[in-house]
Amino acid sequence: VYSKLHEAAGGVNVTSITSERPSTDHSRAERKERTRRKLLDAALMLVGERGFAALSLRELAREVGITPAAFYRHFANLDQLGLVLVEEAFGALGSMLRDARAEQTPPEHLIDASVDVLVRHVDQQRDHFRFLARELAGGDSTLRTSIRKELQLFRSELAVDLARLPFVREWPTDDLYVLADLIVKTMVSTVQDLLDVPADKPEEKRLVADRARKQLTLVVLGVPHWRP
Amino acid sequence: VYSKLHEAAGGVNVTSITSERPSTDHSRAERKERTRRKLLDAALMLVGERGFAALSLRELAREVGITPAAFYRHFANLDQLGLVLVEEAFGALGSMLRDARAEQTPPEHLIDASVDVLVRHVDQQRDHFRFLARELAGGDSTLRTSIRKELQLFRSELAVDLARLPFVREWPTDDLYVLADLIVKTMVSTVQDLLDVPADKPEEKRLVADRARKQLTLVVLGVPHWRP
DNA sequence: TGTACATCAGTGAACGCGCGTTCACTGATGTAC
DNA sequence: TGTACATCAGTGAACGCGCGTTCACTGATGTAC
Repeated sequence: VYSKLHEAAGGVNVTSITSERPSTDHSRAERKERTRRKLLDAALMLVGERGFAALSLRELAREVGITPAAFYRHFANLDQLGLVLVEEAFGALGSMLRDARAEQTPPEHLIDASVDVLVRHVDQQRDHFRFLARELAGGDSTLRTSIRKELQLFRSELAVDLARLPFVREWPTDDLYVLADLIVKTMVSTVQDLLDVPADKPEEKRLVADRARKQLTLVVLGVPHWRP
Repeated sequence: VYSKLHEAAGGVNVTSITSERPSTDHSRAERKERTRRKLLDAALMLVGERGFAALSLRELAREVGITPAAFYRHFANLDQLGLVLVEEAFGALGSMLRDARAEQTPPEHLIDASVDVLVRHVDQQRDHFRFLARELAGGDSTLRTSIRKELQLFRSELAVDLARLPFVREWPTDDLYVLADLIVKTMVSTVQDLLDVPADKPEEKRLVADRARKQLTLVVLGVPHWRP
């Protein structure tokens, strides 16, 4: 049955490609890399719908169009593939942060700019974010801890950024972290809300973004009156 | 192997009980109810560790000490049992809300009282809350939607309560919901933080509670300055 | 350039395993007289 | 109170299925001469 699938989907194509265009995917290494990518992409898709624990090796191989045994040419087991997914998803998070900082936004537009960056990245890397959001709460303990650690790192960097702002500048470090944590909590919840919005309802997505902006504003309004 | 388990665990007990004390669990209906409870309790425990999707009927039956087939005397399938778990967990949530309202706290102590109630209930009904927290993000879509609906109900009730407080009294309904949503987000995140604290580290739990109190205070401090 | 050998991504068959579900059954509890 | 029959929670065997993993293999790509 695998050979049939292969004929129908990949096999014929491969033959025709190699004979007709002698260019890009000629090399064995390139072909291997392409299969690896397909495995990661398919896993990300399947996992988003049902959680990593419910992913099966055979199902994944079927999706990609290879034999179950061929999977082992790329990963030692499913857990290893899971860890690679986490790394890639963190890459997505990192690029979001870089974006947010690169823009050199004046303090009065920080909230709008941050929410914009958030919405844009969740749109662009939906599968990665959905994976992180799911496994943060529901995943096995290895996945969960590594995601949580990365979030703490995020919180620390945010704290450093916050320390430059008026009022907050004079706060003790502990309170700074409390504020950073509240903002991260709000952001994470907003990501989860965004992921729940069906793709065909952009107006609902706008509502979620609006709400996030208002909530962050409310938090910021409290800042000057802390420890009165 | 089942018969051995049964002899070792339940079977012998049952015999001795029925012969020695002729009281409580004599009746067939009571015995059935006890098994049903055991199924629900064992499921709640197993699910907390690995997620509902990873729960298997045979594993559950093994844990409870009955034959896999006997499961069907109590539930049509695992999904039905899942829905009952959701109902029970919402019961836990409801009792928390009732507690919170029954206390008739003066406004200036509302935050402390609410966080206390939250911490206490997460302690007492840890398994239920863990189940809800897990399946809220990671569960199958039936579980997820029903949990989410219940949270929205919670948010609405909170909005009604908030509408009685100074400053907030004059807010438009939309903004009221934004505030209620922010508070619920913070509470849900705090529950997740509390569930991550190992049972043998009460001092860490205190830190999480402190942080929640401060964060809610920060939000409330912003309230009088909204739409300035 | 052409040939002979090495590499290795992917194949397909096989394995043992735990799963959900069905079925006829058993024997203690419950009920009618 | 004692007996005969009904109920039904739990049994244990059986089924077909998808799973992860292993293995010897194939044949196209890559390399050395």
